[in-house]
Amino acid sequence: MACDASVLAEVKMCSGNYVMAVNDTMNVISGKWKLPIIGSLLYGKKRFKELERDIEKITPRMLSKELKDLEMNSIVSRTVHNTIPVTVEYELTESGQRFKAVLDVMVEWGIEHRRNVKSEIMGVKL
Amino acid sequence: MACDASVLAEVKMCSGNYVMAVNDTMNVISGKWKLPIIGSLLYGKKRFKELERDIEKITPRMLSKELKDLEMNSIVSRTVHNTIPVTVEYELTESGQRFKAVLDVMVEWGIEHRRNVKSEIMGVKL
DNA sequence: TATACCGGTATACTTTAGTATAGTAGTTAC
DNA sequence: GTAACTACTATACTAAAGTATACCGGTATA
Repeated sequence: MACDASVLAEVKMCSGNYVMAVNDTMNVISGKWKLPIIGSLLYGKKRFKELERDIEKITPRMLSKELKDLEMNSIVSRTVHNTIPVTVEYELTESGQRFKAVLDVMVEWGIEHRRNVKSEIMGVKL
Repeated sequence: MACDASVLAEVKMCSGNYVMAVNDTMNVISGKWKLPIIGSLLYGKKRFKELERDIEKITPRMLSKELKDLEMNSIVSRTVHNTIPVTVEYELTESGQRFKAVLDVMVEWGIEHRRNVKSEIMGVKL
């Protein structure tokens, strides 16, 4: 029987890999600013200052730090163009773009969940 | 045009809801222990001490705190049975169980990502 | 020469998250 | 009566995450 993470009964057998994969994913979204950065880059490549302007209230220190994390984890690529002055472009890698699938499911669940909780509070059976 | 979170072009229109839904989901998994707890409860209802034993190194303080958070967010339900002594059972709500879909996509992405990064490091084109 | 843009870094601080350790009230078994 | 189980809570602490503020070297513009 192959290790298929989508089958609950098999999780026990493959729990090491399952947990490892979830942790990998969690690392990508850990911290206050990673999702805003990824979200911003979903619209296309951006320069440092563009990101700084796009993402409200982020400080250059945090932007720099989070971009480094994302680059290390191969979510974002950094390209230096030797224009004068130098320009630096940040872009989602293929993995980074595929991450949108995770976001989509999170959104789906979030919307459903909110619907459920609301109807529960209002005592309504949908 | 309806607000469909899965279509990137529409995100701008509906970005408020999109962001809100992602935040809802993030709240569920924020913190070191929420996923271990949810993971443990995927196998069925558990009592406090069972969870404490299942989840390595968690302290009762954190377990209690995280369970309260999860209960407040309608991910987990708490039932007191008036046996002697009282037993308390924690169980995933419907929303909590549906959350497995999010975990599955996270696992899928995590595995794919790891494959990509590894082949990149080894200079292999799959 | 002064001002502003670029892509950041340095230092010091606050705030939040998590840990360690002990203790609670009630019940049961020896 | 004493030890052990249940489901927790309280207090005090440490560690991690994030913020505020200022600054860097380089270039271009007025």
